Amino acid sequence: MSDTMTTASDRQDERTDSTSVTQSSELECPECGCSAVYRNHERGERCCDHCGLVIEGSMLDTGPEWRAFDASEREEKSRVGAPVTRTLHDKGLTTAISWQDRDGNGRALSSKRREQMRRLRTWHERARTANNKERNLQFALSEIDRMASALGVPQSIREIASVLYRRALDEDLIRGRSIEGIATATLYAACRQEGLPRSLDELTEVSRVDRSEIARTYRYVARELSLALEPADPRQYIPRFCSALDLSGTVQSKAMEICSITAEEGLLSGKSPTGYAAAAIYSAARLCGSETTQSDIASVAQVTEVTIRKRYHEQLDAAGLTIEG
DNA sequence: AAATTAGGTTACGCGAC
DNA sequence: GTCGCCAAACCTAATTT
Repeated sequence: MSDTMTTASDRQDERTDSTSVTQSSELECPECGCSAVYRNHERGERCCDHCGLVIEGSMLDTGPEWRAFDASEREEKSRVGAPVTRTLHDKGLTTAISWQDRDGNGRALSSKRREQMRRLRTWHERARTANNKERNLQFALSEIDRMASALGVPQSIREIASVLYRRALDEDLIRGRSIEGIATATLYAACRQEGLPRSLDELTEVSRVDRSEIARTYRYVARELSLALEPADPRQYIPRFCSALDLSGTVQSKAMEICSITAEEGLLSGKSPTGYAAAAIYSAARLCGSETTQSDIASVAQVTEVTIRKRYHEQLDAAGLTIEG
């Protein structure tokens, strides 16, 4: 807000994605044991920056959204039943209207009745196809949820993926393509958009469609929905990879630094972000004296050792660094 | 463990048909 | 729309340091 408050922002470049995220150092993620736990006040969640596990998903008030000031108001506003969800559909309770112009006793209907029934059938058919669309959506949303769980993606990103899928459905992008493919592509897009990217390889592991189809469908969806199509920033992978490798925060920020410096030199262009991040982590670990092998990093980042070697030589060269010993 | 090398695979964009 | 082609990045695998 005021100019006097901006002096501490010099080292803020490592987390620039959200203004409402604060680190809570006393917490450890029960899933992966790392300390990269962030509290997100806007979403009412506390989640692990590394694996995306939501540790506290309902810091929100779970009480009623209304207030009652006396007994009669309470009586009036109180209600029961399941909460309304975005996944509400017809629950499989469909109605069928016979095509025969007969009443319940098999007698012919009057002309006025026949006309009425014809109109009813028309509208019923329209409603039913709308339900088909809903069923399609239902299946897609459950798939998104399944894949997101397997990848440890937080709820907030699943919601974004659902919204993207609905938009794709509305704009008729699904026709001629598999529901699975679009669902995977929207999840991939949502992760990238929110700065917690999963690589195509990671998506491929949990999806039922192959890597190239995911990539193709993603490009298609991103183009049609005019999503920002920037390549993932390698720095976004670093916290997750570092945690998986049990590396210290020092190594992590060093890796971030290497990424930033060398990317400015134009070294990143055309290279895989995961490989780039992996190489920066390797260099950082060596510089900080941490024991890590290329093959360990390679398996976490899902790139080969060869790629790491090529990248880290380039990066050290450009940054003017040398590893002693 | 790290480096080197060779050969194969892949996705992409482009023009021709 | 698809066929053929290209160039770059990345992969696998074998071998050496």
